[in-house]
Amino acid sequence: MEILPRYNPKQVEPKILKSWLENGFFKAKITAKAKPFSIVIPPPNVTGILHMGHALNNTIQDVLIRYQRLKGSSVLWMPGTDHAGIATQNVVEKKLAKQGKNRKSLGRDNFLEEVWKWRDEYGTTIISQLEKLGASCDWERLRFTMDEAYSQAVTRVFVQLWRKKLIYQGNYIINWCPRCQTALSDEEAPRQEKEGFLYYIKYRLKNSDQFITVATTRPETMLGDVAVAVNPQDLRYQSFWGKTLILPLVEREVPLIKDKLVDSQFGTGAVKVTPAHDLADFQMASRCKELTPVLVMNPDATMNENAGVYQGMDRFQAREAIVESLKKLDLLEKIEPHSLAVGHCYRCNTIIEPYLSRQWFVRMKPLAKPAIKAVKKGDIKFYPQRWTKVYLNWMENIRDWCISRQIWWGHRIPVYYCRDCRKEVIASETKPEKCRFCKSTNLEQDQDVLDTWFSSWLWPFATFGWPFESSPVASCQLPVDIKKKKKEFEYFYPTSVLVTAPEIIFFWVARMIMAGFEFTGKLPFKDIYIHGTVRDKTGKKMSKSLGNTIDPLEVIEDFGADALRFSIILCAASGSDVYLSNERFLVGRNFSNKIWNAARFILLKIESLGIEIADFDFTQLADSEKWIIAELNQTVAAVSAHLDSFRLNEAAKEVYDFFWHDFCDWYIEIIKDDFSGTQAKVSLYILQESLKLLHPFMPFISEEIFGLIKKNTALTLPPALVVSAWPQCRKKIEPREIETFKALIKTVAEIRNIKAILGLSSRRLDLAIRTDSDHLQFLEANKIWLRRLTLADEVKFKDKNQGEDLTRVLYDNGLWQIDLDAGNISPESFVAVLDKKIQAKEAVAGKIKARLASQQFRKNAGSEKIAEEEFRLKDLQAELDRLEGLKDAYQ
RNA sequence: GGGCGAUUAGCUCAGUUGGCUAGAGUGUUUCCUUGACAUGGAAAAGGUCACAGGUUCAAGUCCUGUAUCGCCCACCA
Repeated sequence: MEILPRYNPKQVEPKILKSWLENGFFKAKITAKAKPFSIVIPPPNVTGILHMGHALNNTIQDVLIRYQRLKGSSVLWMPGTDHAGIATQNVVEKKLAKQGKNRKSLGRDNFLEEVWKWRDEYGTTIISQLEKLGASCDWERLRFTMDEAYSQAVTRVFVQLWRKKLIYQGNYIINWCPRCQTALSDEEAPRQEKEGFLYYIKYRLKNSDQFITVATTRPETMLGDVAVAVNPQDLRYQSFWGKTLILPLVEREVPLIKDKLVDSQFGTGAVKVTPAHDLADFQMASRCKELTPVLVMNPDATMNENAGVYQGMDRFQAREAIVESLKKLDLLEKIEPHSLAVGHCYRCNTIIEPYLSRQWFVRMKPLAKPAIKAVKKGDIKFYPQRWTKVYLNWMENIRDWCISRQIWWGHRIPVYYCRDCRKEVIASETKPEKCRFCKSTNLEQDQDVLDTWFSSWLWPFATFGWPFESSPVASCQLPVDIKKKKKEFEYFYPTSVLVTAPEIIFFWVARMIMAGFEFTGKLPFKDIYIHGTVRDKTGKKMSKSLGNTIDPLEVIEDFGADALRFSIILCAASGSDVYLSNERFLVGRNFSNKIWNAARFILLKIESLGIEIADFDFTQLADSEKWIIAELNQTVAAVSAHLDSFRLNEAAKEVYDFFWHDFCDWYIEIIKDDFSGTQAKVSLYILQESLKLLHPFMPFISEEIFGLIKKNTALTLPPALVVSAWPQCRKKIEPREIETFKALIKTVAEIRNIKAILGLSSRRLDLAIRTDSDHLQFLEANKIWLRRLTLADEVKFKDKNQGEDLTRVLYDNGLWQIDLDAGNISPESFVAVLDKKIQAKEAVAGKIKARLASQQFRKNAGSEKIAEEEFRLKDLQAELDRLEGLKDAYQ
């Protein structure tokens, strides 16, 4: 057998991945006796390429999934991608632009064909990247939000809500990009801080010389003013209440209204109300029924017919012209510099125009009710808990959801109009044949497309093939295996846990909960694990535009997927943000190598000694074996507990510490020079169980080593680690000798350290240890290890009861006596160092003693804690005795 | 403006219901290559757990306030 001393993930990972896929280990099946455990992946955008956020999100899910799989749950991890309306449309438009084409010249159908072509070609990039990461999704179930069946669910939902009168059409201010001629969501119109001006304009009172000054940053919109508003608490304007003002330039009469939205501290405390071009104004105006918005711009942001003499001017030209006119009329009081945050088109950086237009909405209040209740009752739980409040706060103040988008790529709104009589407006899963009123067949479908989230919010059940009842008018063919799908749905839904980022609690998580209740009558998932945001080491969000990204694929290339996974989990404390830098991945890489070499040692040793291992036999264990098994038991319990409560980082750390510091540093070192059959079996057993513990975090290397064990021993093992079983705690084993042995080594190390502190060479320490025959055997067996630690040329062991004095007993704790060549240490300084240590320990011991002496402590702490404290004190006391003994022996 | 979070070793971060003698990784310093691993081993230095009060037998952990930083939400024209 040949195993290289350095782990090479590049050779291992693709091979292992292939074998997992070929064997279908990730396939989900209904297993009657097993507990179902399911997760739906937060579908990445089809345009996506794997970034650290994905890596974190999917590693967490994979850890949970692999853990549950090992624990014997029937596991389903449902993968898929999101059509990501605007993002995808943009990508394709950009591609077309390079070919000198644009979507308008192509027309809707041709353009959509281009998008589909693009998606077929590039849409699986992210999927293969997730595979590389080791994500054990049931890939054969891969779903896409634009799949035929999925689209059917979307349409069904729209029609259902429409029939329940929960969908309506209304006017709303949207972010409009005049260059791209499309509406943008708030996320697509990021605000940028801009230096601008605040213009103070006088509005005259009707039939009076008095005036009110209003402040605005956008004078050109004043042409669309329909009122002036002040705060009802603002008594400065009390005399104007109920009066009418004259809008300058256009000479329109506008009322003065009171609205608590107005901040009396800002500007003059009076604000012009332009409902067609400002969201806040729109909301104010909609509270006063008699105010009708006046639109003053065309979609290309030139002024329209309502702008009078300014018609045809660009909005910024108009601004200048209007300011000039106002100046001439002496209606401009002053201009102040003012910085403000303006939305910019994320694609072309054009300044967004808030624009009044007709959009589709979902009435959210009724949907929110059960979703609020479920979280309040604790049927759905957030981890960490604090997000509960964020969620509830939003849900209780929920506003209607604007679901229409003026783009082409997406689910087209299933609403049909009659071109002839203009009366028919109907939502339908299929195109109606004729108009109900005039019988015309000249029907047309709404041009708009649904918000991407309107399909994503169905993800937890639409991915299962919901709705299972076919629509009486459904035109698309229903899947044949619909019964099977329904069964799977009933088995796996509600899903177990949702793993996602805080940014989309509102967009996605909350809406999925609402959809779950509305359409399936059940909650969509029981637990919600919200992980942190990935940031660079200075705390900035990782983003392409900042150029501070670390490419997970590069990390995989350099260190391996396991190293990436382990490192990222380790620094993702539950729910806190993840700060990353390249060095952080060294932890994972180094650990991979450590695991590799431990396995290498054990396997090569077994081979070279020709030990045949067919099964484990745990009778006749020595103390070192008992000890490591006990440590393993403890680790299994701790890791399970941590994973059960989503403390993945703690779990990972537990495995790391056990494997490295207990198993490698102590156990393997102890047995390495006395590697017999028992040691072989036990070390192999520990290795094998450790691999299971490691597997959720580091699936590739653990699987590879498992394969090596399978190949090189006669053990009967499951086909692969991924489908083996989570370790079970063996009967409790109390190790006896190992702790005293560790204490002995500590003592020796201490002497060596003191020598080093004193500036003496600690390089070599020859020593003799005299002890009773019980311990002697054990020490003899572990002599090499002791020598290695002490770097002594020779360690002599003597039986205490067999006479033969040591020349100089430096230390005697009853168990053993140590004699070493400390002759060159000056007694004063040696004792001084010891005294310092003793003092520190005594202080602590004093504290614990005081605690134990306190009546209150005894009353409140409980017997377990008291025992713990007593044990600690005893431990400390022994330590003190040891140090005192050392001191006495030396003096 | 509202809400939430953070502040612990030089750096990056852990620290579950108060019981801590405050940990890890990394960096620094010292020592260690024939026997799994230098991507390793043995050690050391480095912390009044942001600050000020409070509750408690006991506070990194709970409460109040202050400061600094960060995030989210919101309709400051």
